[in-house]
Amino acid sequence: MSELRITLDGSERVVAAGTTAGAALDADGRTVIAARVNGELRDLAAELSDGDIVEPVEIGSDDGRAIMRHSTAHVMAQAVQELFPEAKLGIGPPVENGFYYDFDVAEPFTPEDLKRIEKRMREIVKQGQRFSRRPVSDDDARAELAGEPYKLELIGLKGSGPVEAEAEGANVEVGGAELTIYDNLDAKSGELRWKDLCRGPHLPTTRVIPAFKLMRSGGAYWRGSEKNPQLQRIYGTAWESREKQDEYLKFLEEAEKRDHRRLGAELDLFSFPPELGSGLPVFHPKGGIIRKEMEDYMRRRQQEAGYEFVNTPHITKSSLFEISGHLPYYGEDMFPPFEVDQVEYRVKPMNCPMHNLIFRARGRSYRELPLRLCEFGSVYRYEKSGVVHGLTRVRGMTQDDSHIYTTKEQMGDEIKSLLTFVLSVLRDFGLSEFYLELSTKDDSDKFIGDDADWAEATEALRQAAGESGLDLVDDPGGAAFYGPKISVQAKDAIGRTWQLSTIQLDFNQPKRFGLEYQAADGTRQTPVMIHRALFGSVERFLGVLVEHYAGAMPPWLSPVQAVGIPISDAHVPHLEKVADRLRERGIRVEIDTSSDRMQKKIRNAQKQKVPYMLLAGDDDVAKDAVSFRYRNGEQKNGVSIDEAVEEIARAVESRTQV
RNA sequence: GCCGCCUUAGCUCAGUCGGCAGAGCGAUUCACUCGUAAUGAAUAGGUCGUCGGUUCGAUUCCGACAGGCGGCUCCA
Repeated sequence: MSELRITLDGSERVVAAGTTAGAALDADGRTVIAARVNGELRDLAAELSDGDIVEPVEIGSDDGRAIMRHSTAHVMAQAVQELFPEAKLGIGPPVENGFYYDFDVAEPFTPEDLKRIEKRMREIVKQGQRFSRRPVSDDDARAELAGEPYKLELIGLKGSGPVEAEAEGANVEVGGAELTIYDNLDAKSGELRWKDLCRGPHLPTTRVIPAFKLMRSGGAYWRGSEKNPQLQRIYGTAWESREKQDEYLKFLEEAEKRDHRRLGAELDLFSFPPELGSGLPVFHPKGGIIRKEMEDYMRRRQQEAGYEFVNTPHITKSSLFEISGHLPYYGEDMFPPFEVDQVEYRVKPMNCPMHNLIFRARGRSYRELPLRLCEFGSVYRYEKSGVVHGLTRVRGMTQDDSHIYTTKEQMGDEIKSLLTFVLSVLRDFGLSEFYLELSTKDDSDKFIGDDADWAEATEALRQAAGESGLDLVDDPGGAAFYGPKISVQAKDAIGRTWQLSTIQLDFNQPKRFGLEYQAADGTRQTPVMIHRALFGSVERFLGVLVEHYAGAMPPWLSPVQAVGIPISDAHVPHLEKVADRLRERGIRVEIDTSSDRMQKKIRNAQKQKVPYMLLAGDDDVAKDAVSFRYRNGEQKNGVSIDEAVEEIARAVESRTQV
């Protein structure tokens, strides 16, 4: 056949046989860098077949970026092998915002190495080497890649089941129907410069990479398992334009400025004294006030929603966790046991077993259900030393924990109203964008209980999630050992998502504890148990709020809500008067009577991110007024004291941000 | 837990190619009393993370441990 009929832009066209996707699309190779042929991503150099539907892939699209980043990963691997010939290749996929490549090297990369690699990469990019695709048989691939043990392993994986599940990213190497090798060819001579086992597609040439930067390196287990050898991973970022990259780098800077660990120290909120041990925070008075506001709010909301408040101890005989089933499945995440009076004790990692004992303390009627027990429960978990991170991953934390006991019939409605409740709470804290994640069981043996219960519980959660109208993302294998869960993921002010609230269903513990209630028909039934924490943990949520607000908390959560700044000492009594009025309304107000100059006091208050600065000088005293300075630098002068008090009190009561 | 890096005054960091250390901010005191992001001066403050080794001598070199940071794995 000398002609092909293809579909371009929805209309049919006839082209000569041997026409490439790039030619058909009239692609410039810089903005349109690949093609989608019959729904599959292909190189521009791919030859078309009769009946193909061809669409352009632009470098700035999600697919285009991924291809460009993947190609950049190749350039990095080439640079690494040129500079470190003994380096063996792992995998090198595109990831969100960039790419990485894993290498087996004798010595980990130093920051200087990264600079050298990046420099070499820029040379390769400038040379405009061509990415050239070449199908190979398994045997040929094995022969060609005899010096790359990890690639050989990937060839062996191909066709032996779901590669994606085996190792995230491995499918970009061997995910296709046939094995292919991409050769990097010299722009002028066409000589082979480098090659890599890869399914592609790739950019036409290295010159098309508009902007990239190596970010950091670190250890990473081969194929994601700690049983495997550790490779050295280099992360890089790459973008379709210089501007987009700068934007991204600026975003990273912004994220760094919001780091709650740094703000926590600057704003004197909390610290992690090494004397206590890793992952054990203390809250200073200013952080303590934020916690108290959060907890007061949560207590009120729970009281209104029909919760009952309970209290339980921090330690217990180990046998409690044998009943609950924690020890065999969760024991490694608990602090080790200690002995008292020849009995083994444990610090609790979860509150649920104790709440079960409260349920069981007397006979229960169906009339009491749903029974909602709640507690700010302190739990301690032995987190591996490498994972402890600020307030978001600690070893001692406070859960705003609740266990709700319902009948099976009530379960669905209870979950739905819980979801509504959660979102309303999170919105009051100023978060507004959410999605849900449904974590389910897979066939790993870390899950207890029978499959029918799991299926029923999972279905109940899925249905409630569906009715919420929020996006639902599946997380197979992510469930707790005793049951499936929905977690609420919230987006913060700069678009990062945080896992907050969790709602977990549990058919197992009620059985293990022998929990029962008497039903209307006189029979004894086992209740369903719902675990739920809305903040996740008070500590993590506080950390998230600090990052979300960049430390500039809304007035109701601000440790100091207003600072009085006298123009000179003579104006202090006037401000005292204003402060008294504010205190009557429950406002946390301080007066800066230090010997600093007024300008310095403003600077200090600004750095502490106090929402309201109240200045007073002769003019204000004369008019019985104050002058506002807000966090954004704006001012409002000569405000009457009544109005000033009203403005601040209203902002606090309405929980608005200013 | 694994890989790498880091730990010097309350904080941020200089510095010592091995001879017991310095700045800025902060704190304290004094002077200044000022209208919207840093007034000036003086003073105090460190057994250089801990323990061990090498050495005439270690904050500096080596090792172990602790804590932190970046990854991996894991999670509220």
